[in-house]
Amino acid sequence: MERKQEVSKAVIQRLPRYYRNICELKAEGVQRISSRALAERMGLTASQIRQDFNCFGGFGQQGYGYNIDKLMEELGAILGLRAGRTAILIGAGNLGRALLNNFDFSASGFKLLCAFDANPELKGKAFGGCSVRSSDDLPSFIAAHQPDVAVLTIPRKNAPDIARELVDQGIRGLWNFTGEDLHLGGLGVPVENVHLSDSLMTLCHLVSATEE
Amino acid sequence: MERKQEVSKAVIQRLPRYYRNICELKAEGVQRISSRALAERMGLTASQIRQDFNCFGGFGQQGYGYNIDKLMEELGAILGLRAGRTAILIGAGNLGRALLNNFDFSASGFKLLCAFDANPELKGKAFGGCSVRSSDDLPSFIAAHQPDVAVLTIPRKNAPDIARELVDQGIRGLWNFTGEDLHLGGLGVPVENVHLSDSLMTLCHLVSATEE
DNA sequence: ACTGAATTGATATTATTTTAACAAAAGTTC
DNA sequence: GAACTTTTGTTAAAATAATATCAATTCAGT
Repeated sequence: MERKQEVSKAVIQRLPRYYRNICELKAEGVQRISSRALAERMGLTASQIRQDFNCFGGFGQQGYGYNIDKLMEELGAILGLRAGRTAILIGAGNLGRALLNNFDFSASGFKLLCAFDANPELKGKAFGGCSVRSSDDLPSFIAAHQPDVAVLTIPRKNAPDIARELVDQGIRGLWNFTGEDLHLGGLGVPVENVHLSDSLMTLCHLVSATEE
Repeated sequence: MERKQEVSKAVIQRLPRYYRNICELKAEGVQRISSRALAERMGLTASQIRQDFNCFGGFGQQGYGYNIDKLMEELGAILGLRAGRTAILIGAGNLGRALLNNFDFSASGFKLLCAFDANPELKGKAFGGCSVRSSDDLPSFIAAHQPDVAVLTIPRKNAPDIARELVDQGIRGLWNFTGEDLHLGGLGVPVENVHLSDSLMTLCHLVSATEE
């Protein structure tokens, strides 16, 4: 997948939403769609959609539009959803278990191998079809299975140290729920820092703004 | 709080992160900070920070920097965290309960009044200090207490209808976890659509991108 | 009080992102 | 199969956002 110019971050962040909408359209039985129709559905401009898709080489057809199957295939490939990535989850507390029980990792391109927790009471239990192992086994597990990314649902104060260890052991990406902003881009390890509170604060602001 | 020009969405979305970092600095006992030091800490440019803050009228002091207490106060006010907003949660299934048990609503400016669920078995139970009521009581509760926002943790297929009802009854903002993208801006009701999967797909892409 | 260092707020510049415009290509209809 | 419509991919323009610059102001040290 060669690129003339580095694709901007803004475009990358729109890709999951495109993918989601295309999946929905497929589920609805739609076989093709024009940039205009998709724009209307998603609340964007047709221009933006065409330009976004063209960052990766045009996969539409003039006078016809975009074929849903092809679009889904291409977007999935760009997102790397077909790469068979694997993940482990570190910290099976409330938050970790909530993810295990509720979140469909496979829909985002990951197979969740197993979870780890320091609490011996959790050892051997399973949540959402994922079993919990002792943290002691973590290094050997990583060495043996080489998971791509780690989901961090540990207490915040441990985040920097654990993150560093994981990266040293070969983890190549972090989905970080600890509240601590981690930046390991310098090490070539992408991190997605999740802050639900940011979203709610934004909503708080927007609600206040509607009063003016 | 008057604004010469409408503040851009990009700035608004940075505010929660600023607020978070300022809170951390306060907790660390820091009393003042320069735009340069804050920029270094947050991985931004000093210019951007000064310009962002100046959208709301300068609250720094030349030659001194920004006073942490004042900054926290101002950012909190802009975000509306001091407005005493109230929230209700609709749908006390797995996801709803995970939020009730784990998420600190008050840190984002909301007092969570109670939760609602159609399942009679949940009626009267409490999670994270929040009790569950019957969905039948929802209209009268909203009329009586006039909560500002609703947290949607119901099944996706019900989202559009329920959202519409809530708005009709006076709800002024939605924190939407249903997976369905809701757009009620036309009705003057802001919505934050939360899609955890987007974040994980982005990570998947970034991990793939590091291989090239 | 005076000098020098530090820092903001404002303005100017640059870069990025979004939108618009349109020729070229494909589909559709008669 | 010819005329017309639709729609993309591409290029150009406009709008937006980020960065750099610098005068004005404040602080700190002497």
